[in-house]
Amino acid sequence: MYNILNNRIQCSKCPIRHRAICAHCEEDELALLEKIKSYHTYRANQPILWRGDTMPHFSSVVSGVASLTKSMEDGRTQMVGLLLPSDFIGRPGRSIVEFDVTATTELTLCSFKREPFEELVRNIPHIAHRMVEMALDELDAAREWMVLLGRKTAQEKIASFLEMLVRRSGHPDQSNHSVDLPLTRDEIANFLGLTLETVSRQMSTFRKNRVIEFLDRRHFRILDMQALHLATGDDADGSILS
Amino acid sequence: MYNILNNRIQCSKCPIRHRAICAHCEEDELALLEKIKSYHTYRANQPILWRGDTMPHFSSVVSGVASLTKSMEDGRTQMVGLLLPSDFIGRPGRSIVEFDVTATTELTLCSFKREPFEELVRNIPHIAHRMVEMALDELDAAREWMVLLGRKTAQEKIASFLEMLVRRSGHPDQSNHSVDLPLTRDEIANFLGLTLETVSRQMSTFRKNRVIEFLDRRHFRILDMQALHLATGDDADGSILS
DNA sequence: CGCTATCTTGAATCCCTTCAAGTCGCGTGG
DNA sequence: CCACGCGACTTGAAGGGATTCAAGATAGCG
Repeated sequence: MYNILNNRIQCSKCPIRHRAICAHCEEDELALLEKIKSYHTYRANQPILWRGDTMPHFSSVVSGVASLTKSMEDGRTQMVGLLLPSDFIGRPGRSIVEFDVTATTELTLCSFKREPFEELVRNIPHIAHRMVEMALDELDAAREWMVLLGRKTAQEKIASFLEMLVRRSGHPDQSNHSVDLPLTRDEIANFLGLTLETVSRQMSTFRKNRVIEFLDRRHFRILDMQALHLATGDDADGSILS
Repeated sequence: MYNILNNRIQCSKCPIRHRAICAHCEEDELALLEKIKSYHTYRANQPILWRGDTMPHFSSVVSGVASLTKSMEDGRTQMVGLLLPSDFIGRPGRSIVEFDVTATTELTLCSFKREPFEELVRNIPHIAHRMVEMALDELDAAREWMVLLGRKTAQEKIASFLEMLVRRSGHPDQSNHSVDLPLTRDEIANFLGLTLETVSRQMSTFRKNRVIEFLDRRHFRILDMQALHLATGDDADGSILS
């Protein structure tokens, strides 16, 4: 199912060191995590966990993207979370997964075995604290997404999605940088509560209006950041506040 | 804005004693909470907090219902949470509210001042633990709601909403009990990502099909629990499993 | 008793979906 | 090398479910 790599990356040199579950840890605490960690890699489209599975690990996304999805019996699917680098999978006290987890791109996880990690959560306040912080961040994100799903138009959904990708891509808000599109049209549709045809049409509209430009199907560039933000509906007057 | 009642109710006799933030507490820990708690009551439709406010308290809902809503500049509104008795408002480490909080019925809160409560969270693992547990429950609920908002039809949304009310009303799954409808049609619409007209139409359909029956506009009774569950879309075959 | 907020119902419209056809890009094998 | 095939994507046309706009009904309350 997956490859286990050597623990070659030192925590102190880890690209997600300051954003992941270990963010608040001191050097000595890091050393404890270092002892129990292992890396796993997955191919694009590879399932990681199915709903109902018992989760043997807690993991941080080191690189790549994974999706959390829930499906109804008739096949309708809704993505309920997108895991980008530094995001965390797993919750103390609960070993049963409530959704399917899938790698949408090539993915590397930094994983910790259940028991020793829960032990560390109990004993290292820096980890427990970061855990709560990240759970609450996720809750905020989920609520923001509820507004998108319940009230935004297709156009606004696409704009919000693209803006989120730009924001989390690293290049603060500058245009002219290539941004990775880590999902297929169908996956985007499942994220936004749309059909893949609607996703395609709305993205074409933005392309035709020269708001974005596609380098290829999986990479785009922002041509007009302000127009994109205006289209999200988040800031009706499009003012440059905040 | 609100009335401050005497602390007449003892924690040990509190109706939400075993489900609220204090659920895991021992008697001596309860005594510490008792010292810093106060009751506040609000009238139906009374705003409790606005987005951006600094939250002076952490609170548990003792009785009544409150809503968490987010609004877009043009007025479109999405409810992102419904607080029923035992539910908790407030998060350690963050004092700014991200949404509007409103009493939708007459409401009583059991509130704790910020600093002393955060102190207790740090010192009483039973409280910290319950805090994480409740945050994760909320996250699960939010994700379940994302499926509803993104993928369910109006009919399925209404059925899911009514089923949730029945489930949380106390009467496990028995019919023939009057269930409280703690929201107006408009509020239900904002909860489900619909318009109030659509809510009204779908409820009328259930009424005409004798799935539910209205005692008055704010109270209904289940006539056909199985039909209601079938209509939620959660269990395509309607099997009586689980 | 009538006022008003809330709710119901109807009719027309519209946005998104559904169904269908065609294009693009890329790896494989002839 | 290039035809072939296939998955991913785009685009068009028709259909439908929810919204919008508009009237009217109902109930709670002074």
